[in-house]
Amino acid sequence: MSLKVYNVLTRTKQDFVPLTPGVVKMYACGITVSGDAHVGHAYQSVVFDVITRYLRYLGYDVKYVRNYTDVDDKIIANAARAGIDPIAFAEKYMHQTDAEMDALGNAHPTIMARATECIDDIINFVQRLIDSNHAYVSPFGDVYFKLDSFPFYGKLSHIKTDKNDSGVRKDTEPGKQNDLDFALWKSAKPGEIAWKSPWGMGRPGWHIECSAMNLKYLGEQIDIHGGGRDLIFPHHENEITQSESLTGKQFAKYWIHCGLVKINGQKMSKSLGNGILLKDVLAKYDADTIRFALLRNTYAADIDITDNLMPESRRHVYKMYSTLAALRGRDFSGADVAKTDEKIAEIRDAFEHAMDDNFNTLEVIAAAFGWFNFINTEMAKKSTEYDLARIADKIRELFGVLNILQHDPVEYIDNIKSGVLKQNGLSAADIDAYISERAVAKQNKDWAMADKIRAELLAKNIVLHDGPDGTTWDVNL
RNA sequence: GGCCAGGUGGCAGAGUGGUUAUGCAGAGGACUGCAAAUCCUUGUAUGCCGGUUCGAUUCCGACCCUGGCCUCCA
Repeated sequence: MSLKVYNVLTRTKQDFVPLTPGVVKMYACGITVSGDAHVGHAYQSVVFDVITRYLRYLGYDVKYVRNYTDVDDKIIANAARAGIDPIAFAEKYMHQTDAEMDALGNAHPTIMARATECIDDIINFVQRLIDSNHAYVSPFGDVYFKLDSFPFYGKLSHIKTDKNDSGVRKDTEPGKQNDLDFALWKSAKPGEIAWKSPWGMGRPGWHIECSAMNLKYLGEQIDIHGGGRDLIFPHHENEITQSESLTGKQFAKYWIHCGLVKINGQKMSKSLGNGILLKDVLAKYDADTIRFALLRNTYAADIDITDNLMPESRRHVYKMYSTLAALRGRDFSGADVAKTDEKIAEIRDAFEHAMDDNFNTLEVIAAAFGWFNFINTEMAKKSTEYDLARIADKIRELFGVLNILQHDPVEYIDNIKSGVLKQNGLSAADIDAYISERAVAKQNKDWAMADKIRAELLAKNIVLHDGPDGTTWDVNL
């Protein structure tokens, strides 16, 4: 099987065939740094991180460009409110977001582009659109794209502009020749941050920076352009319009959009103010847990972040690591090599089958429940024909594409455990003392006392396991 | 009004023209002093109405309903 990708442009699932064999040029719209990153940004960044990793897993040479839009109306407004220079303001949130993306476990894109570092490219782009009669300068120093000049407007979003009731908002701004025209360059109001241009002091419009950065870093044509679904219109539609007007060539071959984040069933948006900040999630949960939660979903569907999503994900991840940790020190030297190889091949095929189907990480995780169940079952037997350590290594290798389960299992478990202990004011020695005390009670068949000790610890999220070799403890997540 | 997505078992949520999603919760069992963990077994579903078909949850059409976009948004 080969990779199939749902292309929003054609509204079909298509075989993935890059423009140049073996090479993938991908651009995903990053963040306008007007404040703290939220879980929607986290979702989108993880989705495209995993797409990049899987393309590389398949052997493609991937060039992944991601941008920060670091100048726009909201940044200017928020910076003014904070009493900070907008450049410094944007920079602060850019660095903060970089650190959060690292903490989330995202690999660095090949290039992190910044709008303000591409002002010359943007001006050049706009000038070429003016020269080719696709744009015009208003009497007020703004530059607008002339929508009439591009006959394919709406090819991505299917918005129609020829009907009066099409629903497209028609801003009436002084200087616009047509209400549907959109700004490429905005003239500066007094005191606003601005750059020198042939049309006076001003700054880029919203959509142009992505077109200019694409051209600068990836060229006229790219394989994959991505972003959140909310960007399809008008942002991506306008990008296509600008870029294809300039080059006369198809801009992006595949358009990939991830779903949006809902919070307990309600759409998350800036206007509703119900956003969950990424930094708050990172303060409570580790990257494995967050990625597991986000990837246990098909990327194109909206993801509902319910109150129990993260806790449940943490339990699953913890259980997987527990299985991996339990394999430590086991001897599988007598295992059947051929049988083990067969199992490994089966796991790899299931993984690739799922990922080839439009990056179906949900299916990967569903299959993984079965793989871990298999290991647990075999481990519970007196003896097994399989080299479970090698099978586990393969699972971990495949999960590298999701960047989950990449920590040392024992260290991961210890970290989670010590976190719970700390929260409950306990130490491992305390628990050992309880267990010894309880062992005495058990020996005396003082079940009431034994149960009381067990209940006390459970109240502190410590659960005891009585086994043939004595009592062990674990955290109750 | 325009565009788009979707309606699946108690809940969440996939795939699939005829056969198991998966997870959580539930039931029974092994194990245990009783538990827990782990493992085994297990029940309930495809909005409504037509059509195509030997056969549709899966394709087509109508209807009902929900959600998103059409303002800044990943």
